[in-house]
Amino acid sequence: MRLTTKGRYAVTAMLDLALHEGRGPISLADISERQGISLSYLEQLFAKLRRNDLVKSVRGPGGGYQLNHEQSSISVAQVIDAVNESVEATGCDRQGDCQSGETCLTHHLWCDLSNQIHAFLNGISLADLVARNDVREVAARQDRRQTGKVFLTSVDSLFNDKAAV
Amino acid sequence: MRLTTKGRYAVTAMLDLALHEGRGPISLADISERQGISLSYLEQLFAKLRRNDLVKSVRGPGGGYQLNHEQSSISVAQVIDAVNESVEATGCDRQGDCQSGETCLTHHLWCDLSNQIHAFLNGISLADLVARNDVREVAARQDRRQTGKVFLTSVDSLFNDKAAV
DNA sequence: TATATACTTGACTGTTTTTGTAGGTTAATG
DNA sequence: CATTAACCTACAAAAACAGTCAAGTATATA
Repeated sequence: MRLTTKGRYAVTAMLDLALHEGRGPISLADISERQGISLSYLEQLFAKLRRNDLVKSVRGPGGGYQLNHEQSSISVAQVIDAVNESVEATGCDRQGDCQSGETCLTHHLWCDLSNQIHAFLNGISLADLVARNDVREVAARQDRRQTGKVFLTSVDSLFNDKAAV
Repeated sequence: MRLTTKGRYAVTAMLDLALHEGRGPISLADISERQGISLSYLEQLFAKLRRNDLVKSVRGPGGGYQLNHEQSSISVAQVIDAVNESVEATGCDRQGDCQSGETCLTHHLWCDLSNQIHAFLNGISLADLVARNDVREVAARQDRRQTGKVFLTSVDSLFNDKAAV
């Protein structure tokens, strides 16, 4: 099992997309700037997200990416899976052939843990995240920082004073 | 976050110790044979387990390792922690300085996930594992395979017929 | 239709982590 | 004092991570 920046970046980028939904395609350059993720790395990640039908792309000037499904039907687990980070705690991918063909002593424990994690991440959708206060505050700060163009869709000026830090 | 063979091996070895408790110290050579983990690797792991007071050692012939606490008061989480595998899903170690000093968009999500995993692994003790049927069956098979010396303490001959695979 | 913009693809690279191995030292037992 | 087993330190192959770079392809707009 591993959860590194790859998976975290993917979820963050998808959430950025969700937060700015409604104003047409969002360019990776915008996401890169707001979330502090290198553009080339985002390109890699979005290639996988698109192959998994989680996003659709629009080419040409003014183009970018958009969610391909409703926010409520894209789970965090799906996003992590899409970029090839499995949240799988067993070493045998649940095959049960962990110890030279046979089941190792702790196999079932790791299966249980995997189920636990999967259930948790499956139960959280982008819509759930967008609705959270902590997320909205961070998003408001990021949008304000973006000089000039301020698109406030899901997040509006509610936090103009608060999140100043 | 990562959970690799290192943490899994540590838990497996500790469980092996728990299953064979009561017959004096268990040598790493025995564990190595039963669990299919290289002796040298076990030495590394047990150095850390000892430094964390989870086991005590006896040197010399007939020596080996023993649990340093009751089975019911050693949790899986403690064992994994001891070998320096943190089950921490955030990239900032909960500091909240994930994005160049400030909190990233998904910080709180990873905090929640960390809590979830920690609660789960903290709630499982070695005693809980020893009591499980799946564990006892695998242990019985492993003990039977060990030619000559058969120490059945927690696990007795209940499974002599069943677990033959 | 030229061209700027944006996405696509694949190769490449330095670093860290993993997963060990090798070799030697110390301590207890018989 | 010879054997057994814990203990300690280095070393190293392989994989994964976290990107970068470069060369393309597609699409709108002027």
